[in-house]
Amino acid sequence: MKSSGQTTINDVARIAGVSKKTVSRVINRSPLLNDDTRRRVEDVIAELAYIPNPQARALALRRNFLIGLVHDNPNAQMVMNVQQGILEALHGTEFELVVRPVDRGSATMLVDLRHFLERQRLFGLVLLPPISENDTIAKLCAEIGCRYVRMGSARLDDDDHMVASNDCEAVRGATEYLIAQGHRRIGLIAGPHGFRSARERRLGFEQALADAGIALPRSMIADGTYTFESGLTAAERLLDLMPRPTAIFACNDEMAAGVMHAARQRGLDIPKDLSIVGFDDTPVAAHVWPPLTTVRWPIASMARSAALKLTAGLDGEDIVEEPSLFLSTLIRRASVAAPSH
Amino acid sequence: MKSSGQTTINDVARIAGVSKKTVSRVINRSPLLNDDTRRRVEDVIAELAYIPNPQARALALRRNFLIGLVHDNPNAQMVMNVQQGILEALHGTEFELVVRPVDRGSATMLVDLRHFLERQRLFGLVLLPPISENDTIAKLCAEIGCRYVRMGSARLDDDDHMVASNDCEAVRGATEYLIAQGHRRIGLIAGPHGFRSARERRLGFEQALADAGIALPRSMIADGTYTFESGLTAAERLLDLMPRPTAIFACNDEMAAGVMHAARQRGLDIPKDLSIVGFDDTPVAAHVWPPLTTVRWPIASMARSAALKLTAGLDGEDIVEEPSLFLSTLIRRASVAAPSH
DNA sequence: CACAGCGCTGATACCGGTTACCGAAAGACC
DNA sequence: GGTCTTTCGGTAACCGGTATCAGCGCTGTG
Repeated sequence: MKSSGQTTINDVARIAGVSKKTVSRVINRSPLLNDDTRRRVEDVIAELAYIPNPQARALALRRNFLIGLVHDNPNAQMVMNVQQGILEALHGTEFELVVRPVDRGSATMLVDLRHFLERQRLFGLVLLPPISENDTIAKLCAEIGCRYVRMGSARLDDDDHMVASNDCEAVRGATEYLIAQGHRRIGLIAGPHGFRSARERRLGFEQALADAGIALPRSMIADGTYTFESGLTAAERLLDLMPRPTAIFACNDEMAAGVMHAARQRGLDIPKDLSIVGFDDTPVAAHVWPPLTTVRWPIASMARSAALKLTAGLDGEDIVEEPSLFLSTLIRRASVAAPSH
Repeated sequence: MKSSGQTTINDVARIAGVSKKTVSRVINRSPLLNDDTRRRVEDVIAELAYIPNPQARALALRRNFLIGLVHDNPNAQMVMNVQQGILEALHGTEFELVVRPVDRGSATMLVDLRHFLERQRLFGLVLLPPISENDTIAKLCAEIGCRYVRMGSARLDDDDHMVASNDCEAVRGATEYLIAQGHRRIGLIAGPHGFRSARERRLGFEQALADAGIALPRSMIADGTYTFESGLTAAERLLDLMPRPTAIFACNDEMAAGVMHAARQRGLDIPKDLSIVGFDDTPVAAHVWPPLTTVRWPIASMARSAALKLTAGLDGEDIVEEPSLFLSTLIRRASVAAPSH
């Protein structure tokens, strides 16, 4: 009778000689079901290559099988890494990924996001920094009943709702490495105000210098915005200092690349005249010259774990606790050397 | 009665004193509708801030309001640019973007994609190169009844189903620029076999040399795979030649960055000893030292146009024909100079 | 005046699942 | 062996929209 190409739950029920409900029970792994019946239905499902219609399920369950990625991140590489991590976790499941960039500056951002969530009834959300640091959004999710996991540079929420890295410690380690190389005048290019990652990284830097008993004049800290251009501008200011720093820690790789540009423009040799360390270990770090010493931020793993947290406890019974804390490691390349004077 | 927070079409119908169907007509802009009725219903809709449930619509229409981005592209920046372009076009509409990376190498790729399309009943698909060059996928979309637009480096389909750039001409122009600077020994780092973009770009390069009457020995062409490392390896081979080329055209920026690395490693000065041109104008092009002369590929605009083509003729009557052809332009930076000998 | 034609509206079935509720059969207990 | 409970399966309603088609009032015409 049915001319539409799709096989429905009715087809399966008819052929297996049971009711829709029983098929539905099989699909949803209801425990109160005779094993023979279950097997028989499963055979028919396999034979017909039946796949439940996601739209119908979404309507009946009042919830679809979409995971949303909400971000306001300007860094393409980072967003892609996150997407890759999420998709890796979602691979082979019935979930799909929908991307939702938002504009943090916009006054209607929260309202828009609420509309989005209410309409789409997403299964869950992955929140990328810096927007993930906004507590209001987390509350909104909780209120609407949408699962969420926040990614960040430090603990933001309880373990079920966040994955984080240890930026502070990682930067402290990287700075200690510079100090061990003999550097004493080390400049910092900080991240933008209001970014948790910027705060954590700066804190780690300051701690390392304090622990080593090195004074840190305010002039050795320049503000950046995580962009190449801001790194370049900030570096120009630091390199104008007399005496100028022998090393600069930039709070991300983009800005570190900007530092390299600035150094080049005034004829400084890297690493002889200036050592540089970045953060993130994006491809650009390996591709600039000389290759950049940087802190590897395991963002893809974090994203994968975030997605697994969201979808945990659905497929089967084996609820494996996903890690919530990830360690960043220092990648030593050629942009650091002992100071020449 | 209804305790669930959502306002439904029934609420609107009841308050406006009309039937569900009439409300549905208003929503779907049915032309055979009395203006008074329409206005009355519209007022109620506005008052209740009613938004039709996308899941229910998807079920009834057998089609949802999701645009899929199918890609197998390793270049993060490019994928992000495309996403940005699509999202720009989708902003303010009811459409959402779902991302679907595929593995061209996988034997089950086509089957997986078919399942994906049949299940999700996407409204439309944007196909990114190189997967967009696969005719089988286009046929699959047509067969299933899913709209699609293919992005490419040359015409791939009829205007309704593709947007393309003019890579061949763009590379010819860039090569002519090198020739005009005085270069006669120009190396090419080609893209991977089977990529249309690689073929077009190589063709443009060859045409320019032929037009200028410059012989092109096979040894001046090295194969690459669009990655930094492949560019580095290929450049090493070209720079071993005696006499070595005074300029190298790399078929994308990543490989051009690899060329820079290779040149640096053997102490060559850029651009004095070696001029380099890339393709794409990704951020890396502006951030390497010296800044890279490259061809700007308007990929975000293409993606935006692709998404508009997909969703055209829905919202209103004003069907604006979206352009199908986009021009790439040469961006002159500091990586090119006249040959020093 | 009867009836066809047109423009607009609504009752009802339907999309393909899930769930509330109920009936039937099997096992436990007296 | 009969009744109570437990387990299983089925019927019908429902999720929130859309499509079909009949019906309504009004006009034009023979």
